Amino acid sequence: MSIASRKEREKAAMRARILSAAHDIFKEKGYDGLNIRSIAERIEYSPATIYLYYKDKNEIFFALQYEAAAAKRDHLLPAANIEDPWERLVEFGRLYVDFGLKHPDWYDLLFLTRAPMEHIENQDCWTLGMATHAFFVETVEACVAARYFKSTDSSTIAYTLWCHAHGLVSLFVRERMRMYPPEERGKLAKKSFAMMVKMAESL
Amino acid sequence: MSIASRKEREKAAMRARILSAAHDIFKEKGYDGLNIRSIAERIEYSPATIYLYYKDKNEIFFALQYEAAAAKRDHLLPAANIEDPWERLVEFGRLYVDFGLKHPDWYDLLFLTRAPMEHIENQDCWTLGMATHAFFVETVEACVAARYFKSTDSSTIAYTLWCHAHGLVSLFVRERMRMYPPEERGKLAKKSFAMMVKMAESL
DNA sequence: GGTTTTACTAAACACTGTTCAGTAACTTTG
DNA sequence: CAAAGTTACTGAACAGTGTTTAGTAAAACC
Repeated sequence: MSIASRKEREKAAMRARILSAAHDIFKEKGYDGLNIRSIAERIEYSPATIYLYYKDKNEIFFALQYEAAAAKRDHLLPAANIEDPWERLVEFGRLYVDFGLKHPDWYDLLFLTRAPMEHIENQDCWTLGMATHAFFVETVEACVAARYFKSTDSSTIAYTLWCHAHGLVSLFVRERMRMYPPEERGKLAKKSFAMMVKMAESL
Repeated sequence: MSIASRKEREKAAMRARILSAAHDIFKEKGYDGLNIRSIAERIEYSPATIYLYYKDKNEIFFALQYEAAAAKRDHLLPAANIEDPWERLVEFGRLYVDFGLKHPDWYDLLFLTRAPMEHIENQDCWTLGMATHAFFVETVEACVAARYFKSTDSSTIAYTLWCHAHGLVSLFVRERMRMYPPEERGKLAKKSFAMMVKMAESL
């Protein structure tokens, strides 16, 4: 059993090495600059070896997406400690946008990459993302329960707020804000977020 | 001179044939399924010929993006006839979302594709898109002028509304709404749009 | 009618993801 | 401990991208 378990450990270690290399290359050159041969070169193995540990590039993509989801969760975590649901919601939103603007590559990977979405429900990255999303929805529900809004349709409220935050970050990440001068983009994002908070208050 | 002008016409005709083929393939197989060899095959020329009429694939991409921008403008055009600025704004938004949900590929091409954005300001597609965007901003300004909002910060208002609509369509187009059952997604989009209109009324 | 210019293409290059046959090392077995 | 079997790994290839280049045949020019 000892040899078998050692092999298992080695297998896991190799998977980790591959993923770590992929992670580094992704951070350096983005997803477009990430390819099997560059991973192989970095870990000093042949490209074919990668396929002994990952079925295909999509599997590596999903693993990376899991890391992105974890990074996002960690970024949003501080909001969880806030007692008041409304303040928690606002801080959650602020951190969400902040994450997107600070880590456009991670955000892109999570929400904007055209990825094989067919069976993503079975992937760990999806499960993790859903947990974070559930926390957001629960916060909205807590606000509704505490009568912070006139409306009681918590799912539509949550979705609407998400749409705005996601749209905000997306336009930024995919460079569709070129009609505004670069130094104004951040300010506009901040002002728009504040406006959305104001609007939500009278919802 | 006659021969020269005929040649010019033939050159333009060839460019149009290439673009038309690209358009068809794009509609059939999406942007991922669009490649130089498939265009060449369809117009019954060699792949190298394409490069005598378009500098590279990006130039074809920009031309396609122009078509998408034109399709979007045409889709939004009916709103322009509405006199009342608020009603015009609402209809504009409704048609914007409608366009995105009905033509996800076009929308993707316009706002979600990771394209060479460095010099897009010089491209016709950008100019056209900006014209449509200007019409939207002017409508918001008209609403502000007519005191439809308490706030007078028209650019932030316009941007905020755009963020929501864009986020709504983006989540749809890039399949990030899988936590909602398929038949509910359209309904949720409608409800969220209505909620945003309500929120904007009390802005 | 001979020369120059144009329109076009076959073939290649460089780069992707991926597969497969072969090999060398490790593990098991008698 | 040596033979047999299994595992880990790789070189070379395949098929698919965008793109370039040398060469050719037809058209245009003089």
